[in-house]
Amino acid sequence: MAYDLDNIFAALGDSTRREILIMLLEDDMAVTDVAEPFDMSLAAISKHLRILSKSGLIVQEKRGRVKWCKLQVHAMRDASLWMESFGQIEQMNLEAFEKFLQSEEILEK
Amino acid sequence: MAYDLDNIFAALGDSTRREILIMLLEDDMAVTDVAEPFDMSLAAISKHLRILSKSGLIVQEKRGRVKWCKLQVHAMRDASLWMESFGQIEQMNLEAFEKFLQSEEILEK
DNA sequence: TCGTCATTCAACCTTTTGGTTAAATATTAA
DNA sequence: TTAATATTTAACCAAAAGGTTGAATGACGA
Repeated sequence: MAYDLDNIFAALGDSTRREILIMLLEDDMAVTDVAEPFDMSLAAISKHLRILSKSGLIVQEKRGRVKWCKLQVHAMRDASLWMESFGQIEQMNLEAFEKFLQSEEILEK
Repeated sequence: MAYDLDNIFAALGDSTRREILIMLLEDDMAVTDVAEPFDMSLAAISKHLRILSKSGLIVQEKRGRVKWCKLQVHAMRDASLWMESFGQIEQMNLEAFEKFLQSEEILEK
């Protein structure tokens, strides 16, 4: 599955959404609990979650009346790899980096 | 120098701007030359370049009547590191990764 | 000095974004 | 069955994004 860089980067371009992702790093959460720390309506958070879902950075699964939000760490890979082709990693031995990723079982060999 | 993740990710959330960055990876370019491959007015490209400048992903330097655009690869580091706290790299040995970056002289020791 | 080239600015337009509130929908508990 | 809980939808709003065209600015070359 190819993730859409437009949607991923745009989703990450909002600090509320980045904070939500950090919260979800801890554990899966219900929508109401995600909204709790924010000074913002539930509807607004619901929209943010929709954007995060569309980008693939989270998935939402409904169990009963509760919709659980789950971080999808692998969705960040495409964007992360895109960035790695720039920046600090641009200057380094990309082959060595790929080997390193493989050794960490990040990339298939 | 702390880069603003909002601005960086938002800047990256547009494919025109990402393409511009890729072009600049090759070499520094004048505004007119950046605009050439795009089916878009020069004014529009000028705006995109302004957004990229504001995010720190490029710098623009005027020499004579030509304004040169130069990629700032290090500006991507903050965003890249943020992402690395997630995703594939979350699961891997971060210490090893840092050592790897150091060995590539990417990070100061 | 005059025309041309490189770039931006200004005014404008449409669509998207990020928020609101109030009503609607589903599910559960009493 | 009824009330409460969890979440989304709908209608709305202001501001920002991404584009246009045409005029303005500034530097260069003849």
